[in-house]
Amino acid sequence: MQQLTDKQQLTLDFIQRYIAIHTVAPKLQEIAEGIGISSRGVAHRYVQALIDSGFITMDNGKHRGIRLRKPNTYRADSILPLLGKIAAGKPIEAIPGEDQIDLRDFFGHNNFAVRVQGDSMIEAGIMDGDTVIIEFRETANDGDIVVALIDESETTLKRFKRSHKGRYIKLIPANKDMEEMVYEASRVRIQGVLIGQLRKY
Amino acid sequence: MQQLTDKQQLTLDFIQRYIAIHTVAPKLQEIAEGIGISSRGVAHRYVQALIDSGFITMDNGKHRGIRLRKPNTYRADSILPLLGKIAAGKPIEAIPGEDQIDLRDFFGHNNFAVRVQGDSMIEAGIMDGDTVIIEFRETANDGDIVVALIDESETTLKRFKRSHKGRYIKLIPANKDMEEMVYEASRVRIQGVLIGQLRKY
DNA sequence: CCGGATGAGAACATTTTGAGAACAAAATAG
DNA sequence: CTATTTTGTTCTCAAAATGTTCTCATCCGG
Repeated sequence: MQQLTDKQQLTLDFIQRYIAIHTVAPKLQEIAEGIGISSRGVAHRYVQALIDSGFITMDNGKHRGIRLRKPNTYRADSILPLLGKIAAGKPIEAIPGEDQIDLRDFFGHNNFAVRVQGDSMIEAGIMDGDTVIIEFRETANDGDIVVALIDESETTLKRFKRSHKGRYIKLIPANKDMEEMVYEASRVRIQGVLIGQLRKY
Repeated sequence: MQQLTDKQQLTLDFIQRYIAIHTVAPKLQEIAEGIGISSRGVAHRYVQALIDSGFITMDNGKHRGIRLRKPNTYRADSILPLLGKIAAGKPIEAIPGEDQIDLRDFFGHNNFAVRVQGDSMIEAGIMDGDTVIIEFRETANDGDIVVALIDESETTLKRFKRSHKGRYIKLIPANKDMEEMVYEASRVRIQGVLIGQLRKY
């Protein structure tokens, strides 16, 4: 296997990065833009060189047909540097053994996001307008915060708890001005469980 | 299982989102509109491709007969479907003109993440253990939540406000048990401004 | 000068996508 | 129940997008 030229290396890096982020291969047009040229033909030449060098393979003719032959070592840029912890009275302290945060935990296609309206979970730090990330699941454990569908018509975000040996389900708000609700188990369907929360300013 | 084409992926995303919201599968007409085309026949072709690829199954001929199969190799992307808003007393409502959330907004070159320790911003919904995302900047506007370095030795996360025509700076906690602090402007250096917040459960 | 690496872009082949007609089956109205 | 409407299915025809193969041109080091 011969040495790659600079542009071939750049092309390989781009493809790996693209696949790390999108899990599908880029098309030639995207490769061209990604390495700063405008010709699909030139991009194709680099791709062909990478095939000849054994780094990738290709489903001939298929759109997005490139595949990596080696495991992708590229890290998706869902990663932010984590500088440390901040507390009143001290400079930012580094956190031992942890120097970045990976948001990929939030993804996966079993997850979806929902905008929260209202203050029913305010004491859990979930405010009106926040976005919560939900893993689609039909079951939950006591104490989980869940998206629950009641009587197939009302949806709500509450803390989940069984009672009476599972015959009833409590949905508990985190707001002292609101009261918990109790339903027969058959009236409540879990749509998902809270796994994350985010807010933009 | 072969790779999905762009439109096939879009179709699968739409179906998953639709079922998550409505609890029933969409009809072909709705799929077509959802992915921006007008032909039921074309929508059917995509659905058939998804069946062939093993992502969904179908009760042949039945209206709304599509069912999701176990998700295996779903793509991890920086984009999550945003299903709508959730409020007590109503099903999930779609948000007009907004159907996904892109976390790449958090990944600018000048951004970093910091773990929060303590409860000084609890009334702003920022709790102990949360991770906040900071854009590196040396200036801030009144009302911004900033990371401030005081006397080159203490770092803190507080709401920022000028006073006395800019000669003094107030750093205001969001916790009624704590008091705001006032410093000469020269003693305070802004390290960044809060642009996002996230929490994992 | 030569040769290799690079870039633009034309020309063509193939895949992917879109519209819509025609019919079959299911759902609905009466 | 029958009649009607709606929805699903199967086609054909075409357009658009993408992949492939070229030629031509520039730059640069030896």
